[in-house]
This record gives sequence, C-alpha cells and structure tokens, in this order.
Amino acid sequence: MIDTPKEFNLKLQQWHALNERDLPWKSNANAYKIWLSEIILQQTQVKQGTPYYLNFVKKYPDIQSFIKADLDDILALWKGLGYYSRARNMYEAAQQINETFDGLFPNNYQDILALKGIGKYTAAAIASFAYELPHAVVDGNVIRLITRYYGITGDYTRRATMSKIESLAQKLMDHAILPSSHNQAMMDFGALQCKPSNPLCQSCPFNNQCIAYLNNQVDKIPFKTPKIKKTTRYFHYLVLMNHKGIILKQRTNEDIWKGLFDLPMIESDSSKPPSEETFFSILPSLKIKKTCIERPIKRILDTRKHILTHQIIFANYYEVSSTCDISQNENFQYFKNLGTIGYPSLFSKFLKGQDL
DNA sequence: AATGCGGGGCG
DNA sequence: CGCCCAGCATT
Repeated sequence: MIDTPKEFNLKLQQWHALNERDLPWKSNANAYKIWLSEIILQQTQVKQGTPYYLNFVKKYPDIQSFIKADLDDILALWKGLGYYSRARNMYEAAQQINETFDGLFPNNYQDILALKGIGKYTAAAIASFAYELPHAVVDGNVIRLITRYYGITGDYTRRATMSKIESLAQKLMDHAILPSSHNQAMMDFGALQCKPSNPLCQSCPFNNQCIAYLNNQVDKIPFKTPKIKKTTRYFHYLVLMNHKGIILKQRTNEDIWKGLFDLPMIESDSSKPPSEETFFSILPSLKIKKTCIERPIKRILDTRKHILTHQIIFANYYEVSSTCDISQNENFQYFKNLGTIGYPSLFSKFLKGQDL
C-alpha cells in the first residue's frame, strides 16, 4: 500500500536526517544568499556552481552591495558559468528590489516571483528557505522522485503531466512540518538517492512502494518524448540535359532515398555553390570525365529548402553544359519519361518549377 | 508548446 | 556522443 503524505514525509525526513548535504548557502541563510545560490544553481550542478557562489558572497556579502554592483563586474564574476542571462537578470532584479521594495528582499511568493529571472521553482525555493512559506519546489530532482514514486509515465514536459506532478508535490508539502526542511529533503533525495542513472533503489526507503521500482521502470521514468534531431545538409544538384533527356543516378548509399533516382549531386557543408575547383575535383567520384564538362555552372536554375523528419536539406540546382554522352558511364542514365521510376519529392518539386 | 541559452559531468 | 543538471524568458 502506498504511503500517505504524512508517512512519506516521515520517511523522507528520516532519510534527510542521515544524508543531508552540507552546502555553503544553508548556513547563515538570508533571502539574498538563497536567491544568489538558487540562480547560480539553475541548470547547474552543485559541484560546478559552488565556487561561483563563494566568489559572489565574498565580493557582494549582502543585498546592498549587490544592488550597487556594476553589471560588468557581475558578468566578470559569472565568466565561465554559462547561461549569462541569469547574471543580467539578477542585476535587473536587484534594481527592482531597490526601487520597488526599498532595497529589502520581498518576503512573499508573488512578489518574489515577479522578480526578473525568478520563476516558479526559484520563487518557491526562496519563499520556503528564507521565510518558511509552504510552497513546494519542483525541479529536476523533485520531478524524478515524484514521477518514479507515483509511476507517472507520461511525458513530463507536457503541461497536463507537469501540473499533476506539481499538485502531488504540493500535497506532500501541505503535510510537511517545516517547509524549508521538506523542500531541502526532496531535492537532496533526488540528487543523492533517486539519481538520474543508477539510482540507489536497493537502499531506498521507498522501494516497497515506488511504482517505477516495482514495475521495473526506474530507467524509463521520468519520460520525455525523444526530440528528433534535425541535421542540415546542403545538396548541389547538377542538371545535365541533352536530346536524350536528363541525367539521373540511382542512389545506392546507406542514406536517404536509397534506390530512388536523383540528379547527380555534390554535397557540401554550405549553401554556397561549389567552386569550379571543388566541382572538378569531385568529378572522378561521380565518374564523370573532366573533358565532358564545358561549363560546370552555367546558371543556377533553382534553389529550395526541403524538410524531412530528420533532415533539413538546402538544394541548389545548377545547369551544367556538357559535350559528351555521360551515360556511357553505367552509373548514369538519360531519362525522358520519368513515369516508371521512383524519385524523391524534392526532385518532382524541382521539375514542376522548371516547367518542363 | 517550443526554443534558445552554456558549460560540465556521466555512462 | 546523448542526456542531465536546484530553470527562465521569449515567441
């Protein structure tokens, strides 16, 4: 049977008491230092962010000194940490705090949330750590813990799934004794026990009810729909025509359009037309004799963008003036009637555009 | 709902 | 190499 929120929180706090991380921003906590640490730790591992936090506290020990800081100096301290908009937003938020709140860090969730660079996560973190307000943090650690424990298999980046996660997290918070300790425990647990890969399920206090563990799905949750990676390619097509028709080449490589007929082509890493040098140097691999080519690029016939599921193709079409019968080469064939062969839709679009 | 934003660590 | 990290702003 699944734990009640109270039972869950009790186990979590028992774990926390033994395993809590001792981190510099936990001692002498004030809203400014917590804010600073939370911004630095956005999408940044504790190990990477810690030295930056220490440098900042040293140079700007309190909100007053930070408000007076130059943006350039803040950016200099931020150097190498990445996501530099965080630094610019902190600077802007400091001015907001100065002007709107008389230099005092706001002490309620809504006002904190309104500051530049502070979203739901950071507002909840500051509200709970600095002011013991019962707002549940939902960061990567909490998402992982909640989705695994409750067996939430849907794409967690979807709004519906995320609001379910948020409401479960908040329900736990609603039954917590001390908001700061609860949020801290949730995140420490996610970071140390319920890790992204190779979580420590054997020693986990929830391993008798964690749905993901019981269903052997720990490595499948949290789930995110795989993002398709689109690679950009640049095709330079050679249009060689004479009275016998147009030259096509059947594609045989392990690549898109295998087995289909297509124009002979040079692929490069830019949409710029290949130089004559490149053009001629590539001819041997196309098995075209140099002497056959009169003018490599007589004119540009067309240029278009073709989007496939995994690729974005920028295609240029060059009219090539040739003197001899290239189809002597077995790789190429002249075609007048395209009705009986297969070819990519990119080629048929080109044909339509040519009004042939 | 989807993207851009960085640099580092991990398997 | 792909994924993830104490996310947010912008579109």
